[in-house]
Amino acid sequence: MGRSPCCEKAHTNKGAWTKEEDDRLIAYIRAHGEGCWRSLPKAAGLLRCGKSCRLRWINYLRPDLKRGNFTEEEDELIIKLHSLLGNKWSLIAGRLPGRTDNEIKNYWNTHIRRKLLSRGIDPTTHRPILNHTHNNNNNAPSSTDVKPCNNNNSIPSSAAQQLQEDHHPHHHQAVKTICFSNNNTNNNEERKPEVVMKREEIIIPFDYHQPREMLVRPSSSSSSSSCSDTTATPDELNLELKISPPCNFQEKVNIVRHQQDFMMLQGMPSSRSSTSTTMCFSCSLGIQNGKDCACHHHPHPIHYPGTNKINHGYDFLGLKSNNTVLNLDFRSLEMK
DNA sequence: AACCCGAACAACCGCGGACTG
DNA sequence: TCAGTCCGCGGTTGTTCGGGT
Repeated sequence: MGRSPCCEKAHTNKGAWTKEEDDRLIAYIRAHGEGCWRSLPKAAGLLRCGKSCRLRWINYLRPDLKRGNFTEEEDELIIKLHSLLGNKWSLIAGRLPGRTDNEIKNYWNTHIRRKLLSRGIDPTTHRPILNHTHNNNNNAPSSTDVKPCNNNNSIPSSAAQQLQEDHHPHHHQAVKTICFSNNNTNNNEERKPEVVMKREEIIIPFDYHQPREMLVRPSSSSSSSSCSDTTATPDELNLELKISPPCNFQEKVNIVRHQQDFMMLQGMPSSRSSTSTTMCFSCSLGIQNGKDCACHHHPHPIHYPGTNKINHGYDFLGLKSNNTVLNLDFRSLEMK
């Protein structure tokens, strides 16, 4: 579908903002509030594209921004959230007050990536960088060579894979999903790594109060693809997430332990080694706002302020579910 | 002093979802 | 239902700056 340009490009400034432009933008937004970015530049007397104004305001001029270096706690929180959410910078930023998605994205690319690599962790998959090969194929690439299977919008496979390899037998059945196929039978040609998803579910247990399962399955028609299927490509992956209500208490305890093992494996702080009582995943992420907290052993109804609604379901990162399986699309989350 | 290079970050661009008539 | 529009997101690019040679 075609679209008109967002602004009259011939009459707009580009590049770095001047102090005067900043002042104009601040003054206008103070007087009129945010919004209507398309018409804002003209109304504010700025020769800028509306998108540029929005970006400048959100990433630089907003008064609630926290400038300055990231703390160690923020680093760890970003890493944990990224391992859960992938490159959903706006969602991650929503959990770091005063930080913007652009700032976090830049910080990730310049600092945290290197930090994880120095820890021996693949920043894309959050898995340890191993040198041994997968599958029975001696020519299979090392994990450091693996192209990210979650290039843009899917969550990292790390949690799924880690938990898959964990001792969770009844889940293990469903999770034999990711392998490295060799789609090139010609030994003279360079072999390229490939991640192939089978049409089976990946079940990622979260903490026991929050939704237990994240079911990841490709929705494409490549239903018969398998590890030996040489036709599927990573580009065909279309992962969708589903979350269902929690399991029974003992399972919940196991799940929390698995998460803690997972985090310990990645060098993340975990409560497991120090105490036998469990800290919920929400708290371990620093999300301790009560309704996300799962440190209580039975779910409680959530009342949403300003409404008459009481949700007896489960709330994950601000998402609400009832007793039915919840289809989760991170892009639809309302975070701010 | 001049040049090179990499790190850091601001800003741009294109795409897709939501909304509306 | 569909086309047009707006907004927000995420990837990428451009610019600046500091350190090393």
